[in-house]
Amino acid sequence: MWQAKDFQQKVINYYRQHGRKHLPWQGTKDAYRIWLSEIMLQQTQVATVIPYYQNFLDKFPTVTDLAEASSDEVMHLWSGLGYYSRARNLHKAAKMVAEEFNGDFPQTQEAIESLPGVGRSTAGAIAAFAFDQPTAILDGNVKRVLARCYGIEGWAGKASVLKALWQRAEKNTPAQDTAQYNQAMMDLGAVVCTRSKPRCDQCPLSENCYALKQDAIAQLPGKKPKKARPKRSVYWLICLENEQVLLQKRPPSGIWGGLWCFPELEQTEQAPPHEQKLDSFIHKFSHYDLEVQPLLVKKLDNTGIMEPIELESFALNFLQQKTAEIGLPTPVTKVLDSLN
DNA sequence: TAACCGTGGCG
DNA sequence: TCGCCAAGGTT
Repeated sequence: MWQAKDFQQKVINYYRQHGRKHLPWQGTKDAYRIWLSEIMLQQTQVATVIPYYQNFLDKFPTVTDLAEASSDEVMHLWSGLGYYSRARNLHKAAKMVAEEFNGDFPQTQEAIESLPGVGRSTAGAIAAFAFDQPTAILDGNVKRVLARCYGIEGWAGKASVLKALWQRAEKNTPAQDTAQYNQAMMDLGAVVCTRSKPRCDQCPLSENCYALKQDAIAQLPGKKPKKARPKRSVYWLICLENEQVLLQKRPPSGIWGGLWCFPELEQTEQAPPHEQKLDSFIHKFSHYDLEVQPLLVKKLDNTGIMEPIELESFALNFLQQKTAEIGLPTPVTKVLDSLN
């Protein structure tokens, strides 16, 4: 079992020799930029985030710019990145920073964690990277490294396992060079201690790793118990008129909250009146499959089928490639593209 | 506690 | 091709 001090030294030394130091959000102490990167990186890989991060900063260079933006603008720049509650919370939090914190990003872990969308680990990361505080993080990378190195068994979704991981994370996090240490742990998990086929020959902790010693790498960390994925089937009503298409803003909570979609109906045996069936497809979410049957329809207000749906309609001039500044889910964008 | 919330890459 | 899951947080 590693002593915390030796562990820290090995990890920081690894960072100085092999760590990532030139990611777009590194080399700045701007808490806004660090916060933005941490939110975008939640459950999302680095390569996916980079172009979104650049676009977002070009449009909103400061937290005040973000606070003053419309929600459609914000959702537009987030379109395709997924987990859209992150964008809604980001916008809400920017307004909080502007109003309640007078534009100055909060500097204590507790105050940072009070922002919507910022949990314990993200707050720890921001406090360490932006303000050099000795705060611990516990993302998927750190969990994997600690679970293997110390033989912490079970799925991290279980409270007892999560508690043990946090205790170990707190114990191992140094009071000095915390930012380097935190970055090093994420680099180790992302580059060396990968989920499958870890590069143990490159790992500074391999001489004292529980999983390696016990030949239990595949068993650590514990996996989430898997369950059956339900399937939901819907119609998407595509109403074209004068080179425009009718879209509808989805409610703020639930899937694709705050984004614009085609009017949607649960599939029934009898399809609503339509001109033409387009190719159906299945969009796979992490927790269910969505079968979509797009239907070209005439005017919606004459058919009666739109009765339950509030016609907060919006015309998108897609035929001229003039995409409006609104948020669109990826499969909606694909259907729109296919119409051209 | 467990379900919910997106998308893309990888083995 | 398909299951898995990634710099998690909220309800």
